[in-house]
Amino acid sequence: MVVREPGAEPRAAGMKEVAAAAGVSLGTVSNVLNRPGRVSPATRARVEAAMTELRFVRNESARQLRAGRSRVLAYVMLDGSNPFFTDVAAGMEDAADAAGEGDLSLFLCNSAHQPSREAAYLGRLEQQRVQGVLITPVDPDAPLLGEIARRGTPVVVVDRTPEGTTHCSVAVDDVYGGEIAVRHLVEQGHERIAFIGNHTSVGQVRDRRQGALRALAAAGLGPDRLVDLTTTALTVADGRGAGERLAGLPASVRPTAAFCANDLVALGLLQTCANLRMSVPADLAIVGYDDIEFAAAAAVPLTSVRQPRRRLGRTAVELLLAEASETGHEHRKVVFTPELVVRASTLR
Amino acid sequence: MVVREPGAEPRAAGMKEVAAAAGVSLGTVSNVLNRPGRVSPATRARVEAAMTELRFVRNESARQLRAGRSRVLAYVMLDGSNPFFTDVAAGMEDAADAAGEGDLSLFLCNSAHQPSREAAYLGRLEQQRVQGVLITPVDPDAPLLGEIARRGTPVVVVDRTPEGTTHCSVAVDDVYGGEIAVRHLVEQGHERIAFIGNHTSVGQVRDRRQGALRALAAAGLGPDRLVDLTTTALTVADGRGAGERLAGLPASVRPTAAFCANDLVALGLLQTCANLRMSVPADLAIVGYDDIEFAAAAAVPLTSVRQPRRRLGRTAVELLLAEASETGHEHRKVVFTPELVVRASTLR
DNA sequence: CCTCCGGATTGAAAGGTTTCACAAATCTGG
DNA sequence: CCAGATTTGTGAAACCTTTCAATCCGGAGG
Repeated sequence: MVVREPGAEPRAAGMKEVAAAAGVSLGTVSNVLNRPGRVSPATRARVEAAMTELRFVRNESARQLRAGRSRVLAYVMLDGSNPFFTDVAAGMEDAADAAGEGDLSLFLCNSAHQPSREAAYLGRLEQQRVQGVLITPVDPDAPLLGEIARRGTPVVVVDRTPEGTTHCSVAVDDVYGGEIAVRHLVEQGHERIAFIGNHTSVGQVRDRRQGALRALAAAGLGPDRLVDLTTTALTVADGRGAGERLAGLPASVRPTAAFCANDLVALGLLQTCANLRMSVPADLAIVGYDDIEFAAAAAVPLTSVRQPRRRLGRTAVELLLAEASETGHEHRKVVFTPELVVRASTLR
Repeated sequence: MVVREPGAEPRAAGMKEVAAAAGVSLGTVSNVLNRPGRVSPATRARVEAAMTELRFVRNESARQLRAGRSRVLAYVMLDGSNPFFTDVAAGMEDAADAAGEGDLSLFLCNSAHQPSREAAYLGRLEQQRVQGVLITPVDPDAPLLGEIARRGTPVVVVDRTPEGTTHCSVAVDDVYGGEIAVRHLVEQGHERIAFIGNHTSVGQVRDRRQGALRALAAAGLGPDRLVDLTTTALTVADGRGAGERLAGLPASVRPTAAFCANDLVALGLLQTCANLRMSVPADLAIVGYDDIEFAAAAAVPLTSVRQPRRRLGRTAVELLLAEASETGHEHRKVVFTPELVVRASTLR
């Protein structure tokens, strides 16, 4: 029976208190926790009783301190409100659950595109001596990542392919993705195609655009057939804006199809079309990128380039754990191939 | 100059090594870190030089062990892929950044509706001695939460209002939300209204439905005017399914408006309407709930009940930090009032 | 009866930081 | 030049767990 003094704070019980209560030594309590087989059933029962009695909660800090590393993985995501990244994170959770045998946690950190926040999170994670860091960085070639890796915390870059060779990475072939998107549009008979995105900044988007050009070339169409509508970011609002600009073009030069750098932009574009009574796909065919859930759920379901999101996450965790356990680790760069999901927005 | 032996692992340097390199005692290094004012500029510079030289990284486990508590907050979210929760999380980040003076981290954990995962995360967080736990629980009245709070880890329940009084909570008045949604529909002349959601399970949804009934009553309309279309969950697919069932009803009993328990369901419904060439709002007016970004971005922008999502998150963190610092803490239950955002989906 | 063996248990060290009482050095003003 | 105050710096204890060599015990074999 627990007797609690009226005024006394019920101070958190440690293994020492448990040992005292059970009438055993500290080492035995530790054995019950870590090597139950080494302890006779009788004493084990006694110790376990004492633990529940005293509401014992293991102190992870002390464990870690002794062990040197924590049993935590972290994913520093670029944008927590973009469904693409939350799906990647879901894949990571699956892999962590599967691999960790129940003692591996995945924590999510949202940098929200802010380099300062990203740096702050990375610093704290390093201080926590996490098992490893998964990250979709604001800038994949920032030196910070390399430094962390060099200091001994494994880093896996997700959905970007960095230049250096200080860490593993998992990404998707964006040039190919752009290519299949535009090839599809060309096959549907389109010969003037808008490209909507901020391709001047993000490497990603540049690749997709390059793939688009390649598809045009393969069909014997020149690069002038790609009409650039440049946005500042890749949000729904950017898509709306681009749609208005597109609608404002004279019919003689107006594209009959649009390839959007991601689905958010495509959804914005779709909305503008609905407002302006432009029919999709009759007046304008639209292809998005990422195939987020809302792409299929749109009023006119969107054709989109699907990336293996959960697979991306799973693989990233596997690479990370491999790096953390292997002794002579060889950094790998895994590249997945996206696939086109054709829906109503391009099918006449 | 760093001399690195060819084969030697550059073992992580601790404060001890830094102290040795700078020719000072351990205590001084600690002072440089924690009370720079107590150290003369000259020695401080020497110590700092040694730190960068040796690539010193503070060991958070050891700090925590000494301090008793970590400087980490965690939000255990119910569904990482629902934009509503990611927005709540964004509000939490803002508050944590503002309050923490740079040394407070917010980690996100996604229980994905799985009680087992939720329990696992809670256990680990408690072991980590986090500053506090923010949680949108699968079951707000599960005993686990109370136990954790009783053992000394502050808990704030977000977007649910639990029965007990062992912790603070932040929520939104769902009855009122349902009421304004349906009042609006009634004002638009609708007299038979569908309610789409899984109201048998989630308290939340039950409240919204009750608000709907209240609005009907206030307009002199009986509860039979609310047509229940029950779903299993609150996903886009559920909305699509409900839409088909609704369209299948004979015109004599078919509602002219639908109040959806969340925006995902509303988007699914909207999509079915588009497929079946039902005009929104002429054939069917739709009100959603949550006002996620995609609600405004839909082909027919959705009227929706907006919850102060970021505010919810900010307040939750503030309550948590208050509880963690105050001595005699009084648990509070904060309830926000939602507001109706009227858009095209209900305006004829 | 003694020795040896294996299983069960113990005790102490280690891990890196913070804190705090204390010592040393420097300064203030008389 | 001294008493006292102030500024710097020190050393050891404490935080809680894990690990590992050492000890203890009962029993088997001789």
